[in-house]
Amino acid sequence: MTNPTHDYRYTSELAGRIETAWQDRWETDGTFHAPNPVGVLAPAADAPQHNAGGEKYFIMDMFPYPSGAGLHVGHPLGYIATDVVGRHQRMLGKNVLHALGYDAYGLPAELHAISTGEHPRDNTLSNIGNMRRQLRRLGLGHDDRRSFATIDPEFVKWTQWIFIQIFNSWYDPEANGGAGAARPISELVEKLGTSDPAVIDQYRLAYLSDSPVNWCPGLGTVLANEEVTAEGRSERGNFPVFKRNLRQWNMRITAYADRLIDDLERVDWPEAVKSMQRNWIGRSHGAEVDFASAAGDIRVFTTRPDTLFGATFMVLSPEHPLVEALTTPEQAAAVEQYQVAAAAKTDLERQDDKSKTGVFTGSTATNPVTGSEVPVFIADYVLMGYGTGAIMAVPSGDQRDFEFATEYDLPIVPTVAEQVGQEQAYSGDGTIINSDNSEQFGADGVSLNGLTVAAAKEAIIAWLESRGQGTGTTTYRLRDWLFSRQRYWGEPFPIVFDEAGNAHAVPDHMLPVELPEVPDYSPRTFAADDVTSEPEPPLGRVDEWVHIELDLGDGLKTYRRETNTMPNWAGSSWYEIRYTDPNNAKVMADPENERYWLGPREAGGAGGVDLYVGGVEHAVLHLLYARFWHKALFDLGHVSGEEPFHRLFNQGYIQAYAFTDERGTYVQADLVEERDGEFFFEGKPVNREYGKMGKSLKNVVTPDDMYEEYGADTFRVYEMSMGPLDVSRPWETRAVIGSQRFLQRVWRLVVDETTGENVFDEGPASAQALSALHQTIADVRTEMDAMRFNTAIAKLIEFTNFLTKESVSSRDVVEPLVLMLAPFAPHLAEELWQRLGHTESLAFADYPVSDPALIIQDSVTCVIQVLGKVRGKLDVSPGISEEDLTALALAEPNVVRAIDGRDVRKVIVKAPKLVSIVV
RNA sequence: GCCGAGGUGGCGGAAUGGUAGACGCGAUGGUCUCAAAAACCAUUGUCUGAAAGGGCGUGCGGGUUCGAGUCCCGCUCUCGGCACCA
Repeated sequence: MTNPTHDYRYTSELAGRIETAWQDRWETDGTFHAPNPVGVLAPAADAPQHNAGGEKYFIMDMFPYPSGAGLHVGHPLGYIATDVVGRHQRMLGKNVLHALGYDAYGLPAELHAISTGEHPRDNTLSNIGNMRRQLRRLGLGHDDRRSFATIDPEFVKWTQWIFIQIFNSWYDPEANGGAGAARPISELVEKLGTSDPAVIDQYRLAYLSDSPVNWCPGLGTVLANEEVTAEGRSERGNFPVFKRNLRQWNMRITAYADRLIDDLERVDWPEAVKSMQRNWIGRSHGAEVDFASAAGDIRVFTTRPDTLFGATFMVLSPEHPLVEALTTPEQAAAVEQYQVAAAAKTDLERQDDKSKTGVFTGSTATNPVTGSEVPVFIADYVLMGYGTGAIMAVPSGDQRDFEFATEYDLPIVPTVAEQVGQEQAYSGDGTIINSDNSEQFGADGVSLNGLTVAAAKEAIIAWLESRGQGTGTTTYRLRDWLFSRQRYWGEPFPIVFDEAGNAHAVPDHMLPVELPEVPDYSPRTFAADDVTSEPEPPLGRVDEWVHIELDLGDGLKTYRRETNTMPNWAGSSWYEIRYTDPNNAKVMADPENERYWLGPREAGGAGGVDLYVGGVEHAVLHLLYARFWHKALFDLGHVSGEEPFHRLFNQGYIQAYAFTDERGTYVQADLVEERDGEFFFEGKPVNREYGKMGKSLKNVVTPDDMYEEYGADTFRVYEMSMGPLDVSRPWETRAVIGSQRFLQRVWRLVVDETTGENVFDEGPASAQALSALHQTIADVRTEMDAMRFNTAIAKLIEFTNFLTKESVSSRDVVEPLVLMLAPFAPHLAEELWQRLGHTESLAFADYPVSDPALIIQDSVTCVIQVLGKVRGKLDVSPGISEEDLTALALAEPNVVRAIDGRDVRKVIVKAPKLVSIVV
């Protein structure tokens, strides 16, 4: 294998030696240690200061779950990108905080524990070890002192502490000048003059409630709304999910709905993610209106109060509490039958069947604006979980109501002129008609006729409010965050119950509450479709752990521990804070460190991590939860900013082809051959699919494969040069060679492949080479600043190709090239930097600066267009006058031919680059 | 249905309204070699032409402009999210 004439050739083997050596040195030297303002991570006066005085730059990856399957080449894409950004920012003089922790609670380790009996902690720690090894070999510039896992007792302690802060607070809508804020529960106790848990507990931001929850028998646990797909199945495992009334912990995230929407304006996030969050929170403005009935007022929610005159019937959800009172004896049998049928349907079935069915209750209610009696129906297209569970039906303005009215032959009254004559509802803007009740109400009446929809809404809400029959209001789709799980492998709640069943926080000094050892890790699981099953957490089986004697201030008493555990979103809801002060045993993070790294940079700013990179799949789950916790902690004075992540960037995914044979079985993808657009495995044709990389698809390529074959630097350069970071794209192993060739060319500018001698020269670079260099620096800086690493690398390749072709290897041009290459291929760059005579790491070297004075352009290509088509090109001096350029252009032979003797009507000159001739 | 992103060579992808296809892969030819690999050099959107050149070309149809991948209008397809949300 080794070619004696090429001992110093930049092969994967040599790259590997260089890479591991530098990784060791970086670790020994603590090169990437980011200095904190205070505490144990503040550097001693005589230690390296590492840009401590520079502007801070806090960069984060969405931290990984340490899977037992190991990494494939898609996983590190984001980590490489953030490392490139971090190294670049460091060379710009910034104090860069970049570390990687592990989101280590999670289902796979628990499932592994259930099937093997291995403790999930042991399995998780060994997976973390494996992942650390794979990632270390990539040469990421992380501050290893700041790495942690969410299962570390020290981390769990603060996760539980935060839970207690939330448990011990309530949302005061009056606080903060009416904007609302979390406040200590003690203030509420004082305000209400009672400490009765029956009163107080229902105000807490973390509270227990008996409410319909998503029960997933297949997983043996309940799930948050965000963890259930639109199809009514669990996002994890794709098991059916049923609605059950169960007593569970919730987080009052709905109190923050407005702030979570409004503050999206204050962060620099992709529009797609912002819109997903807005969508999920689903704020809609409208009115609540009361319709009088024999059973009392029926309150409806509508976003179109302007169409009230067109409300010709009402529909209640089958589960609505007033249904029983409204149902007349004659209708009782039909109503009950319909209710039973609706209850038997799953949410999915109810959504699937879009035909409009319903049953008349036998009663009517009074339309408050027309005074007329309208029939009240029940129908399953009205959901109890949204608005008030009852609607006023306006068939002229709402397509669903229109369909129902058509089905049951109910009157359709247009209230917007544009609907007249249409065979369907009209929900757009227009001119209001048929909306005047001054005849019935005389001087107290109102007329909306002639108004626009928006004006009519305002007018009718004012009228309703003046009569006490309605009020302008806002509703949200967002539900409170269901926070308990019936799992073993999660943070225990720091909560105990007294004999009366009231919840108490465990005192701080007893944190963390650690998981007990259990004989059996599994929750009781059930057949996936067993609707009647009940959740049963594994911790409930450990009697000696559950029952505990404590003195909570009123003497030693017996308490019962909460046996649910937290969802695995808990740790990731605050980990950004812990990175700023990971070893602090006294507080979650020293306020000075927290403020330095995460606080607002300017007055009125929301603060947060400077750059957060991760996949778009967390758009509403993790990112919504983390924002909520951060805001709650802000309200309570524990953090200095209102948003955790200032700038968010969603990287694309690396995807891969997979191949199936005629039986539909996956075949080893790397053994498939392509001939004329057809694919063959062992001579037989196979089908190509495009999608994920995965073991079962037999198309996995691992970073280890790449280290082995090309080295980490080549792998890094390839991943960064494949395309824009935010776009998904297919992996192609055979294209990696291009990146290796590039690095080999750079290597050869400095090192003789045969002798290993340095070949760069100390002579001055030519003006032409300097010009190319400074043009490249200017271009690369622009691309780096915009995170367009693929084009930055293209510029570096172009420059390298220029140097190779012109045989230029003067130190003056090679050094800046090495520095610009350093963020992408740090090991190679360090090695060359050392060969260029530097003893210090280039991690803190100044990034090259372009000197425009050195960029010479002695000639420019001028394009000559005739009628918009390129007909000729000229090499001209950049300073050429418009007159001279025009004359030259008009004399160019091919241009003369294209003009073909026609009159020149107009000449547009953009000297020196363009002349456009119109004939 | 609503919201968001996108459609450019054989492939991944470049292009402040001003030379479409930078850079890379692959392919073809060459140098070196006994040979091969590697490396290096050249060519590589497509049709036409000996060449010079010319025609066509950025999902489709219109428009604005001296000039459109880029701006405007209308459609279409792909991907992602939400969805009987009143």
